[in-house]
Amino acid sequence: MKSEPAEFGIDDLAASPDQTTHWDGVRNYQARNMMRDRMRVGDRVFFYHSNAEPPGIVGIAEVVWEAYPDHTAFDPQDKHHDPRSDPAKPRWFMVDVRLVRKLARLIPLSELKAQPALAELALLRRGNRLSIMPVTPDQWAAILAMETPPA
DNA sequence: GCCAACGTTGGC
DNA sequence: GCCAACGTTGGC
Repeated sequence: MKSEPAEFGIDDLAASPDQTTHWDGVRNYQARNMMRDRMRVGDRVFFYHSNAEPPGIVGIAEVVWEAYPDHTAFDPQDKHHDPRSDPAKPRWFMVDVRLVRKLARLIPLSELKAQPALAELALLRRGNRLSIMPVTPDQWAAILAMETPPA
């Protein structure tokens, strides 16, 4: 899951009550479907800092509540207001995620790109702009192995 | 700040 | 259903 640290970074998650947040504001159908159809309680996710210097993976979080309507879509005052989302038939959903831990270091995008085991990582697909993407178990392990940099 | 990539919108 | 225009994302 990507987030801009200037908006909501890993330290904001760490400072949240119960170190938990609603992943609100997703207004992309593929990302929505990922949350609604694929994410289940107990699933783990990498927390990625986009639009950051450097961009990269900074932590691990866990799904603690499955998809439910994103109420920010109903709020005319909200930045992500979407009048097409009807409370009786919500268009947008969110999940709750809780911090598991910050990584020992930020794993930069540049290193992810250089890792052969991650050649198929959705995050690295050309022109990718999705804010939520799947990670396979093998990819997960390969990324975690990068947490400790080579001596 | 630039700009490639790509999703969405809306006229037809 | 097509597709041009437009807006957004996000690395650089």
